[in-house]
Amino acid sequence: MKIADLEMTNPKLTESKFTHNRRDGASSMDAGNTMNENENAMLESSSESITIRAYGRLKQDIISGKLIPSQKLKIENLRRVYDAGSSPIREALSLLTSDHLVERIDQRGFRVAPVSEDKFAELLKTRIWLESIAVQQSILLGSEAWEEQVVLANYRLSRMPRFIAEDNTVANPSWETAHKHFHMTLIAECGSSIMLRFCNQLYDQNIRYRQLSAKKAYPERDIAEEHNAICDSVLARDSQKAVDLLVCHYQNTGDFVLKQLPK
Amino acid sequence: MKIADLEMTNPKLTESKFTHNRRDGASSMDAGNTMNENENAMLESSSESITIRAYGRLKQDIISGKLIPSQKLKIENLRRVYDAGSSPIREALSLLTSDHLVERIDQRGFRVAPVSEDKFAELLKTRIWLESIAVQQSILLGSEAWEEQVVLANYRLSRMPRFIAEDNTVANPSWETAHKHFHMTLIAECGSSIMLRFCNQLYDQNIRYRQLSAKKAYPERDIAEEHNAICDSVLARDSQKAVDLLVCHYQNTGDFVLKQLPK
DNA sequence: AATCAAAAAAATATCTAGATAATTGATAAC
DNA sequence: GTTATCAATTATCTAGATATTTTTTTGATT
Repeated sequence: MKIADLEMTNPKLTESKFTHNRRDGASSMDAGNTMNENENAMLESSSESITIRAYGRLKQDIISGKLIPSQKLKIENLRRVYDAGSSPIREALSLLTSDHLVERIDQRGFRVAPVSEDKFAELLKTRIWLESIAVQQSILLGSEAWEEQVVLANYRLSRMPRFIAEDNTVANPSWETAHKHFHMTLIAECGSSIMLRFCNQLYDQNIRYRQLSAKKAYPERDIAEEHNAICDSVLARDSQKAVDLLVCHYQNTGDFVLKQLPK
Repeated sequence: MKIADLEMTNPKLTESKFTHNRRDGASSMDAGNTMNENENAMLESSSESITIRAYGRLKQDIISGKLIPSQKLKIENLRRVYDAGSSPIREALSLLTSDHLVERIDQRGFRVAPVSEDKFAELLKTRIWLESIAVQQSILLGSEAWEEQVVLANYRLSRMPRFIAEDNTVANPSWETAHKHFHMTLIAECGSSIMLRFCNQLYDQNIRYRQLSAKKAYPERDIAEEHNAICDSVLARDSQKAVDLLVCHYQNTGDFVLKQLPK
């Protein structure tokens, strides 16, 4: 009987309000992007909550490798470093749990999600399964506007230098962004936001592995050319070829990362 | 520089400890189950945290439909109903966000994830994509022990009455459990725990839709017979047939749910 | 001395209660 | 109507209290 009290007003009535307000906050950048809800909230720049700020910074620090895999995340320390109380920190960590960048163990706190060769192999395999379906569907259903976005994303990526330093050791963060955007655009019109969420999540997990291994120089593969080929096959709506090229692209990078992964 | 202080001890050293303790808590039921981390934590019955207790109860109430879709979840009310402070409640809600049973909007709180025909159609489509791959892989890789588990799960399910009431209106919760277990067993040896996590999540979301629509009597389909057929094709390692039957099974139920779904 | 277990102490996670900040709803002024 | 202002509600946050886990110490036993 208590449940009924939870809200006095009728949900049906509040819904429109809710939706409306949300749009207000989320601004106009929303179209066609692949961010998740928490990343979205981060755009409400005016006054994002401390929780969301901490979430964003923690996420960045985990993906970039600043926070070491398996490292214990003690609330007290995080409070100091990210300048927040324990509630926002815990909440941010809880949210990161969904992204599988943080592990939570009841009564024993949080730690950075551990990495392993096995986990990476599984990640790669699963990404390939999901993105293969997603790109096939996009090719099947994608609009002309989508084709243009693919071309654009590939163009922008191609103009971006892969590394900042001369010796190919320091990755260019803008390249990372553009690269993710290209790959997400490829699958953007697969017709399932759930699928996009999953792929987005797996992509981020993959970046982390790449960062962890990318201390040494990168291979001589012409990655830009691989992107062009993928782009072409997508525009030609050649589903089979696109999948093959994409799988190959991921598999190659994956093999390289696996070799470099510290044991 | 601050980051380096986060932990004094070397992560490498703490890891084994961490893993060890976790196993202690997680008990022996772990083998081959498909629960997620939070569900797992719930098994540590001795002294689960208030957060995890609230998480479990909220999850149940959302899946079962006691908490209405789109309903605003006000912390103050939840505190009273679930008898906890605001921090545990918020944390539980944050965890439910990962399961996509709760939506979070920064500075505006939480609400029960909304439902819609479109969302359901997307859910169904995505489940079919993922489970098709997963069952194929299981058939490819599954051990003999797995075959036996499939048989067992199907047998147990078959002995379970679908409804409690005579008029087929009240679903049997044990049937729900057994049904989920059967379907999760089918894909259990797909070789990707990530995939299992996704499917588990989507399955739970699907139950919610089923609960929301199941107020009226169920169709006369012989669901047990469908399960038998799926089971047989899996044991025969007939991948194509298994996928076809599974897709049909889901599609049929889906169509029915969609028809019943209140607008 | 080395090993183990129990007990105590320290560290840490979790939780509560109340303070602060943001949003929402109502009212007034244009 | 529409916008501005204020009050009420609600979300978020902080600080400190409590509970749990981890580490250290102690003491008994071989």
